[in-house]
Amino acid sequence: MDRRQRKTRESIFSAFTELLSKKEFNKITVGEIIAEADIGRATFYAHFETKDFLLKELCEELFDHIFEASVGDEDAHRHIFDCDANDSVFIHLLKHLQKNDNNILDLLSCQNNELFLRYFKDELVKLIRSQRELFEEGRANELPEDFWINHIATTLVETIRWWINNGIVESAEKVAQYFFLAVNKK
Amino acid sequence: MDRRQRKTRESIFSAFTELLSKKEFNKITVGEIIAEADIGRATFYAHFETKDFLLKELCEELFDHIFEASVGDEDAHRHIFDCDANDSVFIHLLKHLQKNDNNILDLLSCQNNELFLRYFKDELVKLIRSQRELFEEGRANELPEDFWINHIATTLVETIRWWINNGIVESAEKVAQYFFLAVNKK
DNA sequence: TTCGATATAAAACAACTTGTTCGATAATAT
DNA sequence: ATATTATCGAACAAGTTGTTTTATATCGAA
Repeated sequence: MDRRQRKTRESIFSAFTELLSKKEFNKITVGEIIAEADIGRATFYAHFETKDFLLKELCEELFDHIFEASVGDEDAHRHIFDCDANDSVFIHLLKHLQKNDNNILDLLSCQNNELFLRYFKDELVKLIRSQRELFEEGRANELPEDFWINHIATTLVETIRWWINNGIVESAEKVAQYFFLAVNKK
Repeated sequence: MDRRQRKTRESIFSAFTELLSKKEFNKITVGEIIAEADIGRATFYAHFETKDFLLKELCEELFDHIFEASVGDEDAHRHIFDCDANDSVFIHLLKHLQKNDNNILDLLSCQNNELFLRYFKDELVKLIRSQRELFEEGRANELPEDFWINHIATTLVETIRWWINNGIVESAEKVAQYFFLAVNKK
């Protein structure tokens, strides 16, 4: 990719992230983005069809990175819900968040966090569905499978939301423990 | 309240609800609302400062109604999380939803359902917090109270979301059972 | 029923936003 | 060095927002 394109794209993401931390998504205008990114109007539209596509691509950039890093190791992700494994993918994912790569923490804690948490949850559901056999044992017999999968994903997302909103004071291991307790995997 | 005002307000809510079922909130224009409601532009702004306030008031109208009906009875809401009580407030609330007053089901299942579920959850958190002692027993000692309260509320909301998205085929009692199983109150 | 108060209609309005187009310029890759 | 391509800057039409004004119709109270 052309160096100019890379720089422009990065400027836009950076400006957009900055604006998202201060202002509601729907209230942010393309005019503000290009002013903050210091680029021309036509240039913005050469990169992104609309503001919504920009958001989508930002989400993909952020989470694909995290999910890749979390489940890249074939051996690791069979321990996702194994509470005793210190190197479980879940703890790994939490530690990844803790490092705040790409300022992802800012985005997950700002007033627009619903936008990102929704995307995050959708990715999680896919991941969990592909690994369904791993946590079959924790599920009560009466519970439908899709109900259970959604419950696991939601609880994980909400655990992370709680963690971040509380200032990330607990260790990743401690938070993982909360999560396992909540989903009844004592 | 003036009869004219009541009729106008009702037209706006009705038109807005209709539009929400077909189109994303942010993409709906005031022009569309007043066209559907068949009222003048100035009239709309005499009733609602902005589209966001309209949404807020619609949420209040919908949920205040439900929560009032659900917790109005002082005796009932001490059984919220008592799985064996057939007349628990929770089941009562589910049955209330099932009746689809004010087309609330349409709003909770349309593409804008996040908007309403968020509001619904906030109300639930308040309710649960005010009744915290009632489900203290189900909580693992290690779990922080606010974490637990959020978990209960989220699980309830997600249970309802799942129920609605599945076409509300299960009975309210059955769904309540799923909820109790999920939050570990066997 | 009458009458003053008030809600609505209709239209016009400025300010702003969106997405596109254009020609000129500058950076890039080879 | 050159052909390619990204960016700029400006202008543009189309659409949206929220306000204002005047005239009309409806309301509630006496």
